Amino acid sequence: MLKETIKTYLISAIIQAKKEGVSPDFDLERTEIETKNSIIYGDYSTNIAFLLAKEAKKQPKAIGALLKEKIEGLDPKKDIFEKIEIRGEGFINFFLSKTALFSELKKILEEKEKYGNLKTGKGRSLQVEFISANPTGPLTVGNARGGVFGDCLASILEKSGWKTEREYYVNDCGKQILALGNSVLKNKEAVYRGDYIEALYREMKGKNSYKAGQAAAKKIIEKIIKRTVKNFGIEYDNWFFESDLHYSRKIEKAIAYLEKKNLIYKKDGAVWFKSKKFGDIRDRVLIKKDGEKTYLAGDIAYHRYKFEEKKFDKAINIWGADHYGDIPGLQAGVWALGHKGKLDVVLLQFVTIFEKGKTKKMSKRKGVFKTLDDLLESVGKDVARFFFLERSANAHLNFDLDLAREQSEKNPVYYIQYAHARICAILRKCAKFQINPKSKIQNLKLKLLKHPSELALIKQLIRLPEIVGDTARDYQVQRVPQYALDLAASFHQFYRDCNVLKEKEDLKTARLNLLLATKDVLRETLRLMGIFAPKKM
RNA sequence: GCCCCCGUAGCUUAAUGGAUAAAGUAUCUGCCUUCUAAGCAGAUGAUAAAGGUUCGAUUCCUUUCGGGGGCACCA
Repeated sequence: MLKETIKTYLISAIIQAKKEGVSPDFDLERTEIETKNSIIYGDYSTNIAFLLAKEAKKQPKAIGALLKEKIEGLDPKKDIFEKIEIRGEGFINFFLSKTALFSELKKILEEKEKYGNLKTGKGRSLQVEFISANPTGPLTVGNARGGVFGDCLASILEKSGWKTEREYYVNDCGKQILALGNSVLKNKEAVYRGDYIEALYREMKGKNSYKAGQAAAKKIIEKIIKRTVKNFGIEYDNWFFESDLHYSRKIEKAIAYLEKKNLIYKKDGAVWFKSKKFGDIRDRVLIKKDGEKTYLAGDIAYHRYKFEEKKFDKAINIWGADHYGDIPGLQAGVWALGHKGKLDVVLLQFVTIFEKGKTKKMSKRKGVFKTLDDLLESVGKDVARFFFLERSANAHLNFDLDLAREQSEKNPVYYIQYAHARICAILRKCAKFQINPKSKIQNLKLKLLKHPSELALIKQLIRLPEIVGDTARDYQVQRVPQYALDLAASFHQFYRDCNVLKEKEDLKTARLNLLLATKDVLRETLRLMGIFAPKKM
């Protein structure tokens, strides 16, 4: 709304400037409107006066004053802002009015867990593909990072109005499957080790290596990976097997399509894709000299399936940083198929395992890895999820399992869960004293909520839509746990300052409703992260 | 050699180019006869180094140092 107001004013200012012969080459997208929790700087603030200063050849302060006047003059805005202030060299700070806060609080009470649902997705369909670890062994602590990231991002996008599917791509073809086959047959070329290999050995005896590998992969997915994923709180809509691409001849069809578009050539006995035409640094092989298709050929066919058969409007792949080199080839393929811009790839930097002060390289081949099962067993789903979610995708992660175990009792996730449990405890007392916390929303006397801690709490609650919107746009999921911590802190402060049950009827009811709203927003935030909201702790 | 990510408090991490750099943890100090002290309040403590752009740089650019990843007819 603020942006619209400024834009309207800007347009007239630009027209005016042009008349005066000034070239107002200004980009509104650069405008910052940010939220502040500070009492001094207001609830929202904008830097636009600084950005306009040059074009307008005026001091930022003067521009700020002008804008302030314009915005205050706009009729519907009067109720929303209690005051607008110019501070510093020209920041414009907006203070929300109580009327605005209470009307938003009512909205939360009406919409409950649907509060914060957005329509930015416009019902379009989207797929998030994540983990997709090779089916050659149990999931590792490293895989866990992609797991929560993808799951949480999918939930956020769903809440912002996208029809969202979660998918796991099972690479049950290629060299690693042969290696797995050799391993479960325990022949000379065995590479993978571990107890699970021993268990599979008994079942796979007598098969040929590749068949044994594929059968073992299927077993590992069904018996090991699916169970771990479920314990981690992830529910996939689809498990897509790479071998299906081969059986259904999707790869040949995709290559034939590219050939028809004259994007294929032969060189050195191999079949190449002219990916350089689509922003790649070099062309890529699709069919090797020996007639086998490359991983990229399969991946292009897989994405063709995503966009043309499943008709997704968008696909997001959550990959490990080691797949950095694969992005240009695949993006070129997606572009060549006519789906430029529909694929986003998020790279997650590596998780390194620390033990006794030393970094350990994880390797399924050597049987050296910490499994996600170990982690779940020692710290539990909620702590593990929160631990990974707090970090941004770009940040490397040093993971010390012993430390995680030791710190699990001090994990900030409990701080958030505790806030929820505390609210539930008060609501339980209501039942005991036969108080009905629910009241007709129209009858609520929200005006009685005027303690700074009450207002601060409401201001946190109404951030949820913005958190969802921002995260759906930039995929920075660590914003969600950060918000949850802020929200819990505001609640705990409210709890310190404002007793609920001892107050007189009207204030008690108003505060109980503030609690109901807080409970719903907290629950919903926890749900987005896939973390349990306990009634008791 | 080229490309990508990172370097923030003792430790693990936040922070659209904005104002006093934010949390947890660790250390120290207060607060339970009152709805759950897994809480609240306070103290200590940080942008790897050097230049540049900008009214303003943790953020953008260059260089140096340090850590991780990638540069396949492997997946």
